[in-house]
Amino acid sequence: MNNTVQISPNIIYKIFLDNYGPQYWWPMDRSHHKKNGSDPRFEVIIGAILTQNTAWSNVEKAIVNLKQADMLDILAVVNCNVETLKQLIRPSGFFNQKAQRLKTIAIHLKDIYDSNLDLFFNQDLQSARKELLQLNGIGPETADSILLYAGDKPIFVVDAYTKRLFGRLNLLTDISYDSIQFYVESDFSDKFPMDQLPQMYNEFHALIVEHAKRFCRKKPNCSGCPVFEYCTYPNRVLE
DNA sequence: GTCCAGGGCCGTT
DNA sequence: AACGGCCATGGA
Repeated sequence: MNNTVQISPNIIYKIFLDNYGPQYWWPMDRSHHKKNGSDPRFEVIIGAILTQNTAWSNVEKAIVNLKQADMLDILAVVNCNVETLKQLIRPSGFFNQKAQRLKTIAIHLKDIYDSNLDLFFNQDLQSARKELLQLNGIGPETADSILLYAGDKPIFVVDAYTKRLFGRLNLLTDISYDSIQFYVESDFSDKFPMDQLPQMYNEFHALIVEHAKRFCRKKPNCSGCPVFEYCTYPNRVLE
């Protein structure tokens, strides 16, 4: 009966990449950081916090405001008035809490690492993760986004889209964050070399977002979905 | 007008 | 442990 390929994360990755192409999320020029105190990795950290439950188009407006105010810098965030910060990031929504969250992580990086992100990222991965999770306003997805997209670490980021997708594909009984992350990382680290994992997790997460926007919406739009044949979601619709 | 976005915290069960 | 309310703006 079951003559199809057993679906698994690395197969989904290949299907999505073939269908959607590379997504180019947070493409950083890593060649010239920490020149004049400004580090592009901190911009990614800011983006990871501002995009919490928020459309990226709104985050971009806030980032532009911060850049024009010369605020994409740890010390600048530490030293600025929090009310000023709120106004700059207002377009990204939840600006009261997010302004405080930016303050919190900036102060932490200054106090513990003297604003040197190399010191932060060049430590044991799980230690860095736990440290981020201690900070108020940094949950698992934000922490992992920082480690992957800013720190180039081999960590797969799980978000609401990922849970929805894996739930509908019925790949796991347990849909919790840690469960999905372990499932994907086990599969990928078994199939691909370690030094390629950061780039692949980066791409996979972005591809899942693209897939969820095109097809696997809350109200699904399954016509043309490249993983339709693997899907067990009872309410899938072909319009 | 309604829905929802690249979550996380906090209070209640 | 699990769940619901809350936070806020802007585009579809």
